[in-house]
Amino acid sequence: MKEDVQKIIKNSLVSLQGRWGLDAIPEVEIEIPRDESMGDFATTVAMRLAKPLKAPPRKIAEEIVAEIEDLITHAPPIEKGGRWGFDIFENIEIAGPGYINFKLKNSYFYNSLYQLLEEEHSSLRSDIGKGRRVQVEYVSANPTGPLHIGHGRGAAVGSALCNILRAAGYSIQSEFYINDAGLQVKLLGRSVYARYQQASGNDVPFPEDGYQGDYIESIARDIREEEGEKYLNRTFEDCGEFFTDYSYKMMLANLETDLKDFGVIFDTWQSEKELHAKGMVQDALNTLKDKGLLYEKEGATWFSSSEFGDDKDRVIRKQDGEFTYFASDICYHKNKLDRGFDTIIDIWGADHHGYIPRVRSVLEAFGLPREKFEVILIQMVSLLRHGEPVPMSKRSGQFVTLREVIDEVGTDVAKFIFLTRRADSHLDFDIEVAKEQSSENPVFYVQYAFARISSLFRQAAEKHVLDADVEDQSAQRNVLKEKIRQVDFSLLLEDEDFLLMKKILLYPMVFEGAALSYEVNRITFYLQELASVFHSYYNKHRILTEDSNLSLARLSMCRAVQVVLEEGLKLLGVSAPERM
RNA sequence: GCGCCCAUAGCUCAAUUGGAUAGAGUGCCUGACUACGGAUCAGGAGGUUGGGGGUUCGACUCCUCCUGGGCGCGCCA
Repeated sequence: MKEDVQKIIKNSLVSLQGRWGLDAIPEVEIEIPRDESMGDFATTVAMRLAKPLKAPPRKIAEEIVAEIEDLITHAPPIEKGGRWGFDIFENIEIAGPGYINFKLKNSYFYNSLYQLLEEEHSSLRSDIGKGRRVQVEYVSANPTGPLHIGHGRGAAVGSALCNILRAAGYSIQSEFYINDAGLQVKLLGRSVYARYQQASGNDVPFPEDGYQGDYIESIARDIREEEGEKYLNRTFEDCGEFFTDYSYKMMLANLETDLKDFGVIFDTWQSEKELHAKGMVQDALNTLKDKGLLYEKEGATWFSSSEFGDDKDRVIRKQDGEFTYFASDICYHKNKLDRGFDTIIDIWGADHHGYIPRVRSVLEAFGLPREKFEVILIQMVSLLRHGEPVPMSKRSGQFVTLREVIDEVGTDVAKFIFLTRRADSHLDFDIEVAKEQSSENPVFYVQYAFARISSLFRQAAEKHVLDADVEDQSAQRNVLKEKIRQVDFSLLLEDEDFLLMKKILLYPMVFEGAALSYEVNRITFYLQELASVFHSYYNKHRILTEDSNLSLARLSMCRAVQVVLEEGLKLLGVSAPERM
């Protein structure tokens, strides 16, 4: 819809360019005026041209409008295949300081609606990505404990973003990075080891800063069941590897299950340990060394990250000879580049923001342009119950897990709440509000619109507006689709008809904006707006009337609402139920 | 002390990336079907966009200073 208008303006600018003696024509920004009386679309391009042309914007606007009108008069006839050409405007006018406002013909809306119903979901996707390969890494929680609600937010945002980018024509790989090599997993192993020994009466001290949760004892119990007292009274140095391996693998399986139940599935899982084992960390560091970006100081090895805008250089190998975590991160990000991605997106908790400059340094050192690396920061989630903060501390093992949230409020509710906010703003998640107010929860408002339309189709079958089985939704939809060419859309003449059609047809613009800005919440807001316009329409106008032609036209429009709702909810990873 | 993020209606959040009169939900007040699902709808009240200055045709948006909050600033991960 937007593209059609944009194309016409651009054409007119191209013809005017020579007359004006302009080197380049600016980007044609199209927007939707707040006030509907101003038209369906507007462009500010005349105002943008005021400066380079040294002319009053209204005068420039007049020239553009004249040119567009000329183009329309001499436009080629409507292209074959039902695509409309240039003659789509009811009215063009200049307003305010130099806005050009466009009002579209009714027939344009009818035709667009028809197109949507013919092509359904495929018409709602785009190819702005042109198959470019993008890697999105998210969650990447340490496998040392269960996922908490903050991870859930990251998971919801990450998977929705992947869905959106895929639908926008990017080739996406989603990945979970497993920190299975560091001290943290060793500490996990030590904690389990201690509980195992204690359970058999061997009173070994529990490690300082060890993991406190019940799950530690549960793993220790599992080991006792499987291995008996085989490791009793053996030192950690002796059998620690077994405990560490067993424990983190168990936690990892647990993470994967929780994520799966949350509807989040990764394409790949990359192990940090494997990077070390294959010597890739050493290789990556050698590459940096060859570039002259490593040096020795005070017995440690440093990376000159400050050459790429970091505050200071960073240690990659400690005095004791051990690699720092940052060393594997260097390797990991080089590995991402080696896999040939065009763009790399990392989704981190906001508390890691200080890490951005050094990772960016790494990628730049390996030749990735600045703008090809994007970090999306997920702000903290404050968990509340009846407005009271729930204290969370991973160390003490006191926190609400994602699993509990899923069980208590459900995935659809949780995801929708996560995705209604911008990722970078704080979120108060009141678990009781999410649960108790479930009937007035925004997610149900949107789902209800979908279910209501499903119900309309059942009614239509009952009343033989559509000849299909009452309980067979897809049969009903197919019958409507077969009839779609005969539907007289011009019966949609009420103001509310146009409000709803415009909202439906707005979807591609919102979707594209969300994909380009990586802002998932735009989809969530749009879906609420669409549901709202639909509910309002439903209350004011009857869909199934005595007039079967009118009924078909309105039912078709409702079907279009349904297709868009389904598409949007699917991107968010939220279900679209036919009954609630 | 330095750096990053945030500050918008009582509360939770938006605002087409610099556009026209800043919008939703929730809460509060008043209303609506003898037909399609009331998990709905219509209306009302609610704002100096934290504060000052600047950039320009135009600022919630960009720059600068201040206030208040969150988070970082290890040879931890």
